[in-house]
Amino acid sequence: MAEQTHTISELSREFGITTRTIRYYEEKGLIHPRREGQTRLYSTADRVRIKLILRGKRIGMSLEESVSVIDLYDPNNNNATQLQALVATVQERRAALLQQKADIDDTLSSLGEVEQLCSRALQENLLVIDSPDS
Amino acid sequence: MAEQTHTISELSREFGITTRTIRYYEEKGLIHPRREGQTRLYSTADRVRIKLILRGKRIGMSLEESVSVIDLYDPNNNNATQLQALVATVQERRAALLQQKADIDDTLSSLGEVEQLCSRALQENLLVIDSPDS
DNA sequence: GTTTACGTTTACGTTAACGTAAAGTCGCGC
DNA sequence: GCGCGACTTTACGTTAACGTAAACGTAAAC
Repeated sequence: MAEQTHTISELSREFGITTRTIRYYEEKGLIHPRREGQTRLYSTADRVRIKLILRGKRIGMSLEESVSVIDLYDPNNNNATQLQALVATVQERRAALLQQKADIDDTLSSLGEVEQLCSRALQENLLVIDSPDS
Repeated sequence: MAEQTHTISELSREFGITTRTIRYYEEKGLIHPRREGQTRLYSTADRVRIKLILRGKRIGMSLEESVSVIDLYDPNNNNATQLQALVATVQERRAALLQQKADIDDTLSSLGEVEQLCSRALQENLLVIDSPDS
């Protein structure tokens, strides 16, 4: 059962990003694909990391921040002394994310108000201005 | 009842940003403070706009995106023809924000798992390794 | 009067996250 | 052999969002 691999163009198509972007992520140490001669071969683990990076980007994280979050899953950091620090980091992240959710909810409710204003204005315009036979 | 105004350093302190940043926002047309001679005087409306810009930043919006959202409230865009487009814009924004919330929730649950792993590992270490009298 | 604090303009510098162009390699189909 | 498509490296370019430094005005404090 050989691990499934992907080429760079496959991934670029799947995620809607350029190959340049993927190579850039490698350059920055975010992923470490195997090599078959020159060519890069991406494992599903690599694929997941890219997916997580993109998810991080969508919520406004820098690449660096994304990696730092992703690396929290990594069982390397299990040297007991660091575990406490890790827990603290998790707490900070969580707080930031909750703040973000609140910000988003605020923005959403603002959008709701805007929409109400719009629909009312449209109603009035339809009633007052728009006479279809003019 | 004179409108309350603020100096640039007041705002920079209040929001934890530099004066450079505030002037940059003006340079980019995001705010338009009054002038008293040379000196800028910020109305509470300016203050609110800055607040909204920073909120946008926290959820990963560019300055341009933030303004475009903020300007949705602006009753200038009420020229009836644009209202439909405005409603569409609002819908897109909403969709993006909901996606963001989902991304955040995913990240939060990941953090939850990490935390569980940590606390279990800490438990075991306490039981097995840490003997206080060694 | 001069130092201190706050304001101003002008302008060059910096970082992240890629874009883009040039030039080369490698296997496949004809 | 030859072009084609997909891969590679190298390297310079670009944009947003400020940082930073220089050089100056002004008003209060000492």
